[in-house]
Amino acid sequence: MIYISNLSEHVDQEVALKGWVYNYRSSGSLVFIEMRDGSGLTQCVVAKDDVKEDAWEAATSLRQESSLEITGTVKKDDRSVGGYEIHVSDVRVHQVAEDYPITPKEHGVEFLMNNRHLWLRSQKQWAAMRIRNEIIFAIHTFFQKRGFVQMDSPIFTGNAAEGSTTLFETDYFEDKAYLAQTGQLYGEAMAMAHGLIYTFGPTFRAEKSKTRRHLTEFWMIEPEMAYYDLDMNMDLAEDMIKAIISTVLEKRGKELEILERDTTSLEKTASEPFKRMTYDEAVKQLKSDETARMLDDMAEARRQEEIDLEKEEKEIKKERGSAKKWRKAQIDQRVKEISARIAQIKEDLRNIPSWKESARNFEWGNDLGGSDETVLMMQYDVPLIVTHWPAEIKAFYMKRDETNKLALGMDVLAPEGYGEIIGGSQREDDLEVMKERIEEEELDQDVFEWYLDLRRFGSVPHSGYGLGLERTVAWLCGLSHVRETIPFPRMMGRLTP
RNA sequence: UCCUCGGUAGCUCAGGGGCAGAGCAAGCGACUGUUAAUCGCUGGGUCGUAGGUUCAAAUCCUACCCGGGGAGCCA
Repeated sequence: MIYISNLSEHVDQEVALKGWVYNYRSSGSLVFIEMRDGSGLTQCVVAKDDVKEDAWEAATSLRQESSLEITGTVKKDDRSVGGYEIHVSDVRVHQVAEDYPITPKEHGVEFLMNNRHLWLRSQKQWAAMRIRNEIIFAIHTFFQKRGFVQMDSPIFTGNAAEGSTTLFETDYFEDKAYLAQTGQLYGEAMAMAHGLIYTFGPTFRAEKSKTRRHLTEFWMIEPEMAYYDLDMNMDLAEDMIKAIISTVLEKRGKELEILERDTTSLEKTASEPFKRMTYDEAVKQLKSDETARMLDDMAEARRQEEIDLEKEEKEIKKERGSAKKWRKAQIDQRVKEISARIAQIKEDLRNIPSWKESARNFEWGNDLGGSDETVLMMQYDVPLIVTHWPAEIKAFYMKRDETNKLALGMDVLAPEGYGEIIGGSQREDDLEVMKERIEEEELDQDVFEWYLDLRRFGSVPHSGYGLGLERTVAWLCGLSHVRETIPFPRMMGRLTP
């Protein structure tokens, strides 16, 4: 079978394509069919004089998303999407689709989410899924090349392990079972058997968070490495991210283009060293005059932008009265863009003072809040790794440094506002210390006996981390919400389709 | 859970006390190079739900439901 993605190999040949109508235009005795076949998009031109009568009738009966088979000659033509065009000799319709709900015009989020099963066919969604696939493959390739073994951790767990997050509860033969929020503890056991392992699977969190960065069901990659300390952990995470980005830039340029992704920052991330600092340094920077000044400058820049936009809006609105129809549509579109941007600027201007205050008055010992992360990351265009966190705010299994106050944890923050994409640490490997931590957290030691065995029998320094797949996809694709990074997102208030 | 904005035609939205509107989509027609094609005509409504104020409510008030954005928590 011949696919649209391979048309360049069949120029001037007759081919048969099977697919769907993406968009349809007609002009008297010419019909233009934008056809998609899953591999790409191309334009098919049907001329009334060139085809038999039944083929012409078939061509004119088509509607958006009708399924069809087209025979024709491949021609190089810059007027067509993808650069190639099919001069059609025959059309066979499988099904005429009536009233396809998603038109080429704009739609709201709720409507699109209700039609997610169809929305997946749209260009941008298609491109995002291709990139997701490339990222998944790049992750496997990266680890497999380095001798890591992919192993699976259980999805049902008997206890609410770390105790902190809310878990989904299920009935397990009249017993309670929870859907796993992490495979990490099991990952540690597997690393003691194989040295280098990674898990790649779904994870569930029952938290009622409705934000652009949260799903209740998401995919996580969790490598766990025996004999790795914090520095090796950081190096691995950095190498992995660089490998993923290089692969996507190299192989999915077309998809990034469809998504209108500006790749400057990604290219930097792939080639320049990541920024690394301790929590202590991060706090100092947050409280610095430099940060306060940066926020002032930003507010000033936003105010200026608002003035400029308002001026532009006034001018084009004046022009609208005497404009031709297409120009009117263009102006209306631009006015919409301007008001959306002004709304964003207004929100920023409302937020900046509280961001500034939150950063300035940050107290050592607190976790970095969303705005603190944002403020910190505004100053970098490559990822930032923050290490050595106050032990109290981090999980019980993280190893502490020699002061016993700081946990050897690391958070990797992505630039461009994408936030935390990796959380990890060197793990506590001392049996007695681990027992104390479990007690301090008031966790049930019986449940962790198997986990403590890992410290009883050949304990070694080891480290690992978790990478959020959807956040990574959102970042690389430049998408503003993780709901577009997975085929069927599950989030609060959304279980269908 | 809290803060905030919204729900009007299939879709995107305007209308904010006095006759329910536009663009697109749909149906019919015109057009041999369209690119969200264009042009003409036609059909299309429980104004989220319930209650209240008023001569009169899409519009004002109250409660609830649903959605967007944000906070907390996190990947």
